[in-house]
Amino acid sequence: MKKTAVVLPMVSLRTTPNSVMETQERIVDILKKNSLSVTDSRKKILRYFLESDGALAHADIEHQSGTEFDRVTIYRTLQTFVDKGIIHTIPTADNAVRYALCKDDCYAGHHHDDHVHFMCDQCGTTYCLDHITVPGISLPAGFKAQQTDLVVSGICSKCNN
Amino acid sequence: MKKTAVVLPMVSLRTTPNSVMETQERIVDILKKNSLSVTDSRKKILRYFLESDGALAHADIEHQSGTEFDRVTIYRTLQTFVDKGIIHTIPTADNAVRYALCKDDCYAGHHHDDHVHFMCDQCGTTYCLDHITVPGISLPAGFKAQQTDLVVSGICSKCNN
DNA sequence: AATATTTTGCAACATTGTTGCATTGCATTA
DNA sequence: TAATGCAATGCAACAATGTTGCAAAATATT
Ligand SMILES: [Mn+2]
Ligand SMILES: [Mn+2]
Ligand SMILES: [Zn+2]
Ligand SMILES: [Zn+2]
Repeated sequence: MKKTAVVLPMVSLRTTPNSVMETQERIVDILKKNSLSVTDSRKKILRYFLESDGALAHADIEHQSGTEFDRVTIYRTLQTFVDKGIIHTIPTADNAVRYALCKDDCYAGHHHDDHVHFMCDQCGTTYCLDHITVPGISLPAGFKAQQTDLVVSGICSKCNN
Repeated sequence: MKKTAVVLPMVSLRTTPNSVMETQERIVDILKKNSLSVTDSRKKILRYFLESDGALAHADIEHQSGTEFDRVTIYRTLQTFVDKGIIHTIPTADNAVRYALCKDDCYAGHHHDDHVHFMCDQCGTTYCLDHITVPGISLPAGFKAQQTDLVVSGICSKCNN
């Protein structure tokens, strides 16, 4: 139950109006819009997310980056991105938390990741099904829902042949 | 997969027909019905689940049991129970997998835990909402669902005053 | 009771995550 | 652009979690 609640004004994340930005520019853009100083580690880690179609676990980033930066830096960077609403976590039952980019309407302290996630049992890829929203669940009396996480597992379209 | 066909409707693991069994008897009963040898560790760990109203994490069991048995034994026992369909895992976003008793229609290799789970943000208790089933989710073309995990978090009825 | 089979404890190791602190790098202002 | 203040990083040390092989102990079977 450790939750850093930094409240900042709502800012948009992934897209910038009126231009097709280069990835590198978009990366810097996202960091600056979230009042984060632009460092090598943050740029690299954010790039991994932008260039990946699936979610990433800490270990994925650690393996991809090799010795480029410290493990601790990855942990701290991921936490910072979550706090700012740049990425969100995806619950799993396999002790490997995954992270994925948030959509525009997420901001510091307030995530809007009410979409369905899909984990492929075969290739292991975790997808954000951004356009499939989580249905409302009617709970027993006295229970108050704060957030709903829905993860479907099975075979993804790439593996399904 | 030899499952003894229980005729009575919806018999749960916690009760046995035609008698009010002592907990100890019920524990031995469950183990034997799953072709598991009856050992001290298994009896104790199963008892924790029977006497708990919420789900348990590995650490919960480790702390409760003290030095009674080895950590490794707990890991192996939990895995055995999952394999046999006695307990099921509950996915979380905090890297602390929890386990809860399965209902009767779970057996080795085939879980039927298609019910909603609830995690209280305040007291940390994880509930199985056995009577609330997970709604079907229509996926994009090519995706095939195998299992759906739905976890609601918020405030539970005990904490909600 | 003797034997065959499983389970357990232990040790050793691997992976994952956290914290404090000195050093480095970034951003701001002069 | 250079100086300065603050934030981020690397490193070390540690804690927590999870895995494996193997000998000893417990359980089930005969
Ligand atoms: Mn997502
Ligand atoms: Mn359950
Ligand atoms: Zn796949
Ligand atoms: Zn509660």
